[in-house]
Amino acid sequence: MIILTVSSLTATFDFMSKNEDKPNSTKKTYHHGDLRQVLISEAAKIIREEGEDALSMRKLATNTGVSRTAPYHHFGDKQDLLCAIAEEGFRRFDLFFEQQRSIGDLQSHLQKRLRVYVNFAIDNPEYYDLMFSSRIWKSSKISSSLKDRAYGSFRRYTETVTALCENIELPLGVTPLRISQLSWSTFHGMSRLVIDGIYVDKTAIDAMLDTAAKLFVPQELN
Amino acid sequence: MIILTVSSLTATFDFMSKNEDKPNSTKKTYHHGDLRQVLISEAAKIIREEGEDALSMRKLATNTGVSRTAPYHHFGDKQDLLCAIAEEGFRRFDLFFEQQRSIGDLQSHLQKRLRVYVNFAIDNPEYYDLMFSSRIWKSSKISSSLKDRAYGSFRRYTETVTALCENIELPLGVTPLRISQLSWSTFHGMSRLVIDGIYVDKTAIDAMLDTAAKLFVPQELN
DNA sequence: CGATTAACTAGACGTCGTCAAGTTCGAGAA
DNA sequence: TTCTCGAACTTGACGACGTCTAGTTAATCG
Repeated sequence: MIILTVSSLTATFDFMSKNEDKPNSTKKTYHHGDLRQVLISEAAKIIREEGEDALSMRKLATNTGVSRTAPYHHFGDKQDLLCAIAEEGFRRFDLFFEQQRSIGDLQSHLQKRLRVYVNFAIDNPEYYDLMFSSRIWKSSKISSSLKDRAYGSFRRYTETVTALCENIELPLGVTPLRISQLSWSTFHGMSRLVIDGIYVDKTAIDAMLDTAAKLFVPQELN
Repeated sequence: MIILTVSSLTATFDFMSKNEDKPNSTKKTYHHGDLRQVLISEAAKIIREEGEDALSMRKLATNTGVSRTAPYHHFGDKQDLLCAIAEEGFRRFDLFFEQQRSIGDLQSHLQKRLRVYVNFAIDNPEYYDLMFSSRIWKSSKISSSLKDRAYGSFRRYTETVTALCENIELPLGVTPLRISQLSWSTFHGMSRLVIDGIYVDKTAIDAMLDTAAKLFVPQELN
């Protein structure tokens, strides 16, 4: 990360080109231009490379090349920043699944879904961790946009499972909603155990996922 | 927590009463007597009442009635303290399960185990959170005694599941070890979703647990 | 061109983890 | 008993942290 000093020169630097269509993107001046987005991705980068504890507002600002308190004009406080990162995580999460729509029966759907879910968590731990962080969800200051997005993700999953369950007979007392909640718990549990460093043998993950798909679906469908 | 001042009186205090059989409980002297244990339980209390972020070495020391740096004579650093709390958590966890040994087939065992596990997490979030905290497991400074204890807990669970699976036919490619890992993941996922504040409707927990027990066990055994 | 105002900076405060150097005191050796 | 030693504890200090307040800069719009 290069720290540019704010000089009084009028030299034209082109950095931070978020919009590809703009030919000459924003210049480094007193006003940054797109600081909010840069802060979010820089923060995610720090977490990925050095761990969540290593993320401080001061270091984030320094790495981004602005003053200590500049981030406070885009995020009310650190908690607010973390919410924004989590929301970005859900955005990527949704995108990830949309790209990988699977077709087929419940078992093959679950199997595929399991792999995709756990892979997302393993490949994006810096986002996944915050998306389901108690620091965020137990706080009263959680942003409503994050809540909406998170609930939306779960609702869409429930709808998919419900559709898949439509033509099969479920055991007594078992509903599509329960299957959704339960399977999500399993996804989440495996993901957390892996990214938190408790299950370290990643080669076993695939076998666990296959076992899950086999056990979750009533036998007569096999 | 009462803070007693150190006086120069020569009164004979009986402290160092780790054993319950001593009638007069501890008194405050220059040497505390059982500071390590007191610190662990006081730290757990702070986490339970105010959250993990609220636990600081300084506040812990003040609440316990000792100076800022006294805890550093019992724990190398804060991380070391957290490991000790987590270890105490596993101790309680093991005790909790020993008291509730269930008999019966795999399904009824799983059902019971699920309830007991999730209840432990819900009733002891301040311990559960640290027992499976990335702050601990991703650190290189994790104590070996904690590792031993945690691995022991999982190994015992695997042995129980293996014994229960002995007389039943598992689907192709499914082993008792995989069932152990998978069901533990499910326990863990549900527990985390609840104690992290993501699943807030605790009334649904029981229904989810029953669904889990039904789905995890091959149908022909019902 | 001048005024408004969003974006940014510098200074300060209290809290944190933790190191270094000093103090207290129980217990074993003489 | 007295001496001494070491474990338990204290005070002081340092740098990093989150974030508040008050000021500065410059993009924009009349």
